[in-house]
Order: sequence, then C-alpha cells, then structure tokens
Amino acid sequence: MTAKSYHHGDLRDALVKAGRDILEADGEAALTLRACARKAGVSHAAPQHHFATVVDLLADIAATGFEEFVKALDDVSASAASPAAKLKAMGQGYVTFAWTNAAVYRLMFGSRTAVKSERLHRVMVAAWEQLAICVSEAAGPDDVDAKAAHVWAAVHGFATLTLERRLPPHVDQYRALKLMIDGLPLAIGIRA
Amino acid sequence: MTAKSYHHGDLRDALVKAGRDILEADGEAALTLRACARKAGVSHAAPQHHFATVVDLLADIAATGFEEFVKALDDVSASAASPAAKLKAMGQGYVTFAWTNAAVYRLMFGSRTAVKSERLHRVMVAAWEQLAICVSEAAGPDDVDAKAAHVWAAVHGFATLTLERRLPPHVDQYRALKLMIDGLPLAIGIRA
DNA sequence: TCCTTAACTTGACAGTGACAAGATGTGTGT
DNA sequence: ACACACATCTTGTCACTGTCAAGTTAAGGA
Repeated sequence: MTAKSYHHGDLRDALVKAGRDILEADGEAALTLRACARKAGVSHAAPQHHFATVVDLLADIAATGFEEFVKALDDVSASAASPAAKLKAMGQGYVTFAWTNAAVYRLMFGSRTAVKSERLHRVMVAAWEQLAICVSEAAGPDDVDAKAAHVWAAVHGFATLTLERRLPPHVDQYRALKLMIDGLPLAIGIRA
Repeated sequence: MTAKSYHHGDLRDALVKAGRDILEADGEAALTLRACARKAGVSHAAPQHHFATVVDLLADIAATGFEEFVKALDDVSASAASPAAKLKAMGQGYVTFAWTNAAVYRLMFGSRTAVKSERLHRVMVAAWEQLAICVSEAAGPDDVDAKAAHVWAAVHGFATLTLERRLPPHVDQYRALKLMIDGLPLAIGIRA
C-alpha cells in the first residue's frame, strides 16, 4: 500500500492482483506481463525481479483462482446432509465456478501454467485433499485416489467441454449436467 | 504439388501440414503463423490470403487432429464384441490418442481454437455422432445426448487432467484409468 | 493479345517477453 | 551518523509475433 516510492513495497502481490483483474475484465488474450506491469504502475521490466518468466506470474495468478475455488467448494458443501449429498454439491459447485470464472478456470487447468510455482502446487494439493476426503467419507477408504480421480475427471471434463463449446448446440447442457451430478455417487460405488 | 513457382498452388494445405509438423516436433509454443509460412517456403504474409487470422489456421490444424482422432476411435472400436465393449474400447482409445498426440489434442480442445472453421465444425460433429451412435446402441435411444455428454466428459476430463499433470503424483493413473473405463457402461445405465 | 484478378512478396507497425546496464532507495554494520 | 552492499526499479534494446498496406508476378478468360 506504500503509495508512490521508487520501491513499490509489495509489487509481487500487486502484479498478481493486476493480472487477475485483467483476466476478469478483458480475458486471457489481454493478460500479458507488460499489461500487468502497467496496471501496477511500474515499468515493463519491473516484474523480472519477482517472476523470472511470464509463466511464473501466470502460475501465481492461477493459484489465486485455485484458492477461491477451494473456498467456493467448501462453502457449497458445508451444509450437505449426507456424504453423497456433499459430493453432489461439490460437483455442482465445481461446474458453477468454471462457468462463472471461465478465464481464470482456463488458466488453472491450461497447459501454459505448468506447475512450477510453489504456491500453485500447494493449493492444488489442497483441492485434491478436499475431494479425496469427501470421497473417502462417502465410499470408504478403498481406492480413494482412483475414485477421486474418476469424480474429478467427470466434473472437470464436463466443465471444459461446455466452456469451450465442444458439445453440439442441440445438447441440453442442464439436463446433461443433472444426469452427471446424480451419477457421481454411483461412480464411486455407492447409491445416491 | 507444383514445385517452385510464384504461385504455390496448394499453399493452404501446405500451411496446415507445416503447422502439424511443427506441433509434433517443437510443441505448441513454436506453432506460429510465421513459422508455418517459413516451413512452407513462402513469405511471412503469404498465409493472409488463405487464413484471415492465425486462429483460422489453428482451427484447420485442429481439424486435421480431429480427423485422425475419429479414425483412431473407429479403428479401435471396430472389432468390439458387444456395444458395451465398444464403448470401453473407444474410451481407452480416446485417452491413448490424447497421450500420444498431446500437442494437437490440446489444440483440438483449447480455447484458442474457437470453432470458426467450417472444416473443424464438421469433423467435430462427426466425432460426436460416432459417440452418440455407440451410446445409443449400448443403452437405447433415451437421453442419448445427455448420456453421451457424460461419457465424453469423463474420458475427456481424465485425459486433460493427466495430460496437464493436475492429479497428484501419488495417484496411480493406470489404475484410475481402468476404473473409469470399466465404469463407463454403468454411467449410461447398463451393466458392463 | 491484353487485362483482370488471384496469389505472393516486401516493408512497415505496434505489441510481446527477455535481457543488460544504469539509477535509486533501504537497511545493516560500524 | 555514515558508508556501503544489495535489492528493487527504470531505461533501452533485441528478436519475434500478427496484421495491414502497397507493390509484384503469373495465370486464365475476353
């Protein structure tokens, strides 16, 4: 928050925030290193010291997305009555997050954002743990990893396919979504 | 095929092929309009006449990927004994294709490649039809779209998550894959 | 034969990420 | 209080990108 000195004071965070804002406002194409620097009010080469490469900056921006993501899933699943209901709530919340935060969601799962950032790696593991615990509560400790992967794959696949418009337009997305969500408990071997 | 005249004769196709080669050899980052032009032996602005925008070129390159994709799924599912087996074979073939053609697969389902190309749209519909027919054969005509979307989502999600390394390293991908493939018939309401 | 027109080239422009070298504070040890 | 090491930021530059404009070449119909 140090206003206007030669040394910004908190440039690293400022760049990440700026990047996030750009992403919301103007989409992925507008998210460049120089744009972030401009928005943060520093010169085009200032980020160099905090992020060796643009990919490192993108990774940290994606990490902020993951943090909100984990929180969102926590919120929607907190009031679930049963483990199966919790699973379904998380599935629904997952897709909702992807639909309402398309740009950052793409960044979170895109190939540009290799998992080089410590921060990104940490929060990704957190997201996984969250799901694994939920699966474990619902279906017991056997094969938790495989089952969690299955659930994640189904939900993530649906989110990306709809986001990138890879399903024909005549497909009723809401119907398909409901059917998939309802099938989630079945996928890990329990009844809804 | 006209060798070396001022007019290339078949530049459009040559550019797409060049792009595909670059993708295989040096990955997505190296796939630029100018690189394609260089590889095709023409000036940097030559593509302009055939592709209004780089995105249009990428779309056509992605289309070639989809064509091979459809063919690969056809091949692996041709010799299946039952509809359910056919479904599972296609699922397995899907993931295998994604793993062995990572770069073009990313392009096919990435956000850069909006479906502006007629060619891309056509072959995407073909891929969908292929799956829908398979689902219909296996589970009857009810809710085919939703069921096909479910299957596609599960397989596609698994492919991308593994491709982009978004699953923790301790997860056994092959075990998870097998479990998901085996669950495919179940997902559309039939027994394996 | 000319001449219209598609296909290609050359040249330019703004924008990008990365690097090098210089300017400017910040803080620490004495 | 002071000097000095060092992190931080700026300025300038480079090769590269996609796109556009204007000129050049060849092909094919009148």
